[in-house]
Amino acid sequence: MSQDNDDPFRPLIAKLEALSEIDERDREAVRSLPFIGLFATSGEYLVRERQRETSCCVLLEGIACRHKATARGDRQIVSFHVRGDLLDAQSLLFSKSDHNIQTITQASYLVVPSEDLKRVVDARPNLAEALWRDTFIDGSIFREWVLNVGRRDGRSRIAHMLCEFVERCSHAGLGAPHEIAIPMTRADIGDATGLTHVHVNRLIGQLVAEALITVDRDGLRIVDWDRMRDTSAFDPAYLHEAA
Amino acid sequence: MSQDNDDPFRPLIAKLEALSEIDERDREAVRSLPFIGLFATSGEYLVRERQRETSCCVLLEGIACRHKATARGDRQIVSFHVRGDLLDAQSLLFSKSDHNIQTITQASYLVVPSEDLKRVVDARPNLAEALWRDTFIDGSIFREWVLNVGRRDGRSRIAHMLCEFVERCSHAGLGAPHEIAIPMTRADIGDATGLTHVHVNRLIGQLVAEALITVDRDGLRIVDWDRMRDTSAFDPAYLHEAA
DNA sequence: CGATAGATTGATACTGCTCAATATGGGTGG
DNA sequence: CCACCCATATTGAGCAGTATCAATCTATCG
Repeated sequence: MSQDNDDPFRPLIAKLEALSEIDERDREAVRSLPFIGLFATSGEYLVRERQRETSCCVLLEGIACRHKATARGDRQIVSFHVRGDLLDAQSLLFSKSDHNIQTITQASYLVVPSEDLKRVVDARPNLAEALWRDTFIDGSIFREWVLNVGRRDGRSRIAHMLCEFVERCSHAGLGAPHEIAIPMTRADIGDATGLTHVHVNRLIGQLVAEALITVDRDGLRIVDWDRMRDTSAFDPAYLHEAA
Repeated sequence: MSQDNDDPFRPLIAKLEALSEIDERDREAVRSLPFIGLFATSGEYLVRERQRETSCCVLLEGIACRHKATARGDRQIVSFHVRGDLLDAQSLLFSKSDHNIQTITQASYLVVPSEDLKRVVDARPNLAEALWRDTFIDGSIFREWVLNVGRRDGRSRIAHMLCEFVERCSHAGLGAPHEIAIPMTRADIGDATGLTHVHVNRLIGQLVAEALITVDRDGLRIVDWDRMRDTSAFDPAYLHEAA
């Protein structure tokens, strides 16, 4: 839980504040929630599809993703998550999960019983509105992913996904703007873009050759944000970040 | 407006009732909303990306879709909508639209000022919860579309999309279960599945040859639901239809 | 130092795209 | 009712982007 031992809900509250007007009583209501703090290794499942869910996770550190799989077993990542994200808020209203949640890196997170969170949300309209907004933004991001996977070629598809990830990390206050390392494997990127890890590797090679990104032990890093943005036609409007 | 002249909100109320517990006062609140009834020809835009939105549309008849486009102009449909669907509920919380809404067929719909709907939603928690659920379901459907477009081959991708559309029509009470005609062009189907209309046409030919679907002047029709479901591994769980 | 996950690279196959023509089925003006 | 128009459907040929399959290489970790 690192520096948040004094207030483990700080990342979530920061996110809620960026979403909507929140007052001190709202913050207090969140802080009063019961929770358990947990660690996960990379690749660990926090939620499985079809599983009955009675709690939500708040991601504190590390990266997680949501994904689904075809009958054949091909994995498709549908979103990435970072510090402050509330995973599976859906469990407030639906008992069964329709997708998996899995860590990409090591992670720490809080587990909050859905019924307690639901009680707080019902009592505090500001929180309800913030979470509803978050649900809409989620939807907007999924729409962009459908477009990305459906209509862009491999190269710009990867570039777009990387831009989004970096932009969201920046917005969440992780590292200097657009300079964070992206600790994903070729397979992760392939599963997020609908490509194979082999092809992803070749395209990453292209992007490195063009000096748009670099690769080091921590993962990928965007080194020419402007050209990455242009080459993938990344426009962050769909993230609805402006509060 | 057809047979709904007495209660134009009936389709919306039916949908809300399927989503959540709604009482007579909730229904009355919806019925009291100001609205304008409009008709649209096929292909007409109801909302454009980046446009400032101050109202929502309730679809009464016909089919509509939401879509986005790449910088190159390739269109990607991200969802279809039928009778009772509330289009762009997002305008309750965000002023600018991040996608387009366009009719696929002729359509009739209601336009309701966002601020009035917002007022009613704020006053009636049941309605707020129903709409939040709807937002979650939207998200779940988008996730399935990311999977569909990202990881299934053309044939099952089309089959899956058709199954979903027919299933949703059935749930909305349109026609006999799974027997409704699907009045989409090859281009519409291509834009929904990330394929070209040429390739869609070839794959549709395959499905017809295999006697899974037929084509007539009204569009496509699924004639062997079980095999369509199996071939596309369509599992409606993600639609969260059970109230 | 072996074990392993992940990265790379090469060769080959195939799905789906592009471009280009032609066919059809309604719908319209006269 | 006819000739024409337009959107859509259909078909063919050739090509491009990605997938597949199979090694090999390279860090990192116990």
